[in-house]
Amino acid sequence: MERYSVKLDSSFYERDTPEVARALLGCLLVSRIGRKNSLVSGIIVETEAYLGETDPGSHAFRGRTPRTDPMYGEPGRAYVYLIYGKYCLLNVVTRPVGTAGAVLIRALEPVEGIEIMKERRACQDLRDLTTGPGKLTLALGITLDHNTVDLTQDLLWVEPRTAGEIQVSSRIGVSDHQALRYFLKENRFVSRRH
DNA sequence: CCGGCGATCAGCT
DNA sequence: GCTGATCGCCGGG
Repeated sequence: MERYSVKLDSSFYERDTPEVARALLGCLLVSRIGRKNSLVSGIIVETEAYLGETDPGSHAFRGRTPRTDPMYGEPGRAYVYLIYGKYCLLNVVTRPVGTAGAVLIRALEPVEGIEIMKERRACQDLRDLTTGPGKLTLALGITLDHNTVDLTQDLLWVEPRTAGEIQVSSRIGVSDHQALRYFLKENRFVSRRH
């Protein structure tokens, strides 16, 4: 698995959450979960920023609990949680230790390991493999076991890339009007148009 | 293409 | 006991 790769480091993730959410667009999310010799990866095309305790849309709004503890931890780690009893959602932790913040990864454009993704998703349609936060975790093999995994190490990581034009909207399933959702303009793997 | 609905369970009240 | 940062299936236009 000695592929040449530069990984985003903890200083990238330590910044303010909306800044990290924007900067992650265009970057490559790579997983070697469950595979020793093959990688599964995709370009991040859609993210959402979840701020700290002042953000009603954030789990941290109700303070620090066993579940939200990772959001207060080291930047550059994963915060993975279960939603609707079924789907694992992947966030990357932002901001310095002791301050809550996380970016939800909402959609990817598949790049490597497409056959593995099709197997894991039990789905042949490329367009449907990773176009949602619960879909992409399945495609990459991410489960609750990967909560707090260090994204600067070699199980699950992000490689820097530059992005095209970015569009902004309110967050999916959050009923405030804060513009904290970011996605690549005219990318067909974004989960929703608006 | 789009809207409605049920599944399923950890975390919090 | 209630709820959700979702998804897939089903039916109608």
